[in-house]
Amino acid sequence: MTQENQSSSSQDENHLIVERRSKLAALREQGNAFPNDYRRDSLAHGLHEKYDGYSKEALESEQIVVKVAGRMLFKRIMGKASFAAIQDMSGRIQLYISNDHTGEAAHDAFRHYDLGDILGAQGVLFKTKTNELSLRVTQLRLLTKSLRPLPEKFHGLTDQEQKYRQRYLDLITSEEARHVFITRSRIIQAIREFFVGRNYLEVETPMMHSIPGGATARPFITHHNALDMNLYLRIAPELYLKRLVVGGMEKVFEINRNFRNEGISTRHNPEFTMLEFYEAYQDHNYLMDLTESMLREVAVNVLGTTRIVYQQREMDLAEPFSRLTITQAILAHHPEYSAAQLCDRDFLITTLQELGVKYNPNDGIGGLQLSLFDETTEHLLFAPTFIVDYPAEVSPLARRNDGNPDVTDRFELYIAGREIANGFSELNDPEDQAQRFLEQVQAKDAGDMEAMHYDADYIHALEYGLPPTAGEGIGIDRLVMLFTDAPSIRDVILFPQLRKED
RNA sequence: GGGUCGUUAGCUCAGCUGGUAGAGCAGCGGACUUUUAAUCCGUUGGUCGCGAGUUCGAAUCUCGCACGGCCUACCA
Repeated sequence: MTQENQSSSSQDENHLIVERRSKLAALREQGNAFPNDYRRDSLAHGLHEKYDGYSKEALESEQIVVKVAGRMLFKRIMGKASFAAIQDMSGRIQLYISNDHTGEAAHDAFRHYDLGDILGAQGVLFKTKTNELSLRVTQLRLLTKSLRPLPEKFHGLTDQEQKYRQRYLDLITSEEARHVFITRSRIIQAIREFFVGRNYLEVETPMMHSIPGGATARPFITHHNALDMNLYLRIAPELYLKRLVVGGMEKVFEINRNFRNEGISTRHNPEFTMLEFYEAYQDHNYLMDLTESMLREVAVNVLGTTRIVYQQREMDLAEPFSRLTITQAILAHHPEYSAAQLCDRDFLITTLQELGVKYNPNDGIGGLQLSLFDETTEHLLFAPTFIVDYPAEVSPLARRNDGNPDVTDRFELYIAGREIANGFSELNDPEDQAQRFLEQVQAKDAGDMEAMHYDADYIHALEYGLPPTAGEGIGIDRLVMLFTDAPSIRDVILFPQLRKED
């Protein structure tokens, strides 16, 4: 502990903490105040699952002895007997402590235990008057003294900032918070099983890149002392995963963090979790089918249904996802425009100016259409929708369409008005890729902070031959938001990035 | 970055047009052997986010700063 920490921790001591410290001091005098020799044999949820259906009489006749442990969350003393509840990783179980069964000395000690203390209890299962499964405690031990008072037991934490900064308190007091992060874990598990079950290989590629690539975004910069060189935290694993496909890992995926040095919002955290997967000898159409299957399978695995309610609106992932081009999507939601107008460069520029949208004056028709789509239509795509035929000028890593070289074999998936996935048939022509990198470098030189670098090593790899390949990225945090009905990305990230406290 | 709302006891919150800072929970003491936000009696606890200003007097009005929520912009 640093000097700074010591002084700050003594400053926020209050009488509640002082009281608990003196109880801890008394415990130390009695022996080891932090024992680690207690072993439980049951979890709360398992006990409820097994014995909630038992009658009072059946439980009494069986005399089931169990050992549980957990954090005490409420305590009601009624003279010579008391009730308490402890919470473990699975749920809660109620304890009944009495002079008769637990003993007078243990019950007297219990009177001085505090909410938040970690207890170990052995006893016999029984049902109370109101039919709640409880433990008639015969042995009770204080395993860890809690020095700080918990948030108020009924309301819990309401301050969003405190929920984010002290997530452990949020997890102790909020069933919903626990549910979100358990669901998150299950989603990732289900995705992993989906790909492993299809013979994909899970890999980990570098988080520190000498050239940031695979996406258009501003990177974080760090420095390696021994090498005396700057490194970038990765903005995407894409170029490394495709090197692996060159190396013969024909079905490969990675679930890991990306870092982008950009804005923070309810939909953006500087570090976020991305799934990327690549499969040789497949194309973007295959990816769209695979994505639909995966989302359905994950939903059924995790939620038990394909029906999703997000912010009071409902969708069913079982219904086929629509597939629209950028202009089809605009026209579907904005009948005031005509197909001819959307192909008229002057009309597009005038409209974007009227809407006050920033656009790149060097963009072709496709880029301008995309700007109009982002402004007018993206947020309206609630039910899952694939937008297809992205212009080549904004897709420097995607394969050109055979019929129209101005667009690529690329799609983005929108759900609940947000981009969830981005996939395409990969550009495996090394000479075209080199040319696209050069265009990115020109854009970078012209001031585009997000434009890509020229990655000669990647071109070198492509020159050995990348088989025809399809690849996709899915934003896991946004997917979790959708599945847990979370309005903010911070609600699905355990420790979201916040400004440092004073 | 811009807009907007917020910051009062450990926690949840009141505190009106400026006049000695309050409640519930938690804590401490007491009563109570099946409680369900247990109940009943008594009681401790405050740099009102920080700093200026106006005023006889500021939690309250004004300005600045810090941190956060939400909206918005860039982005996934």
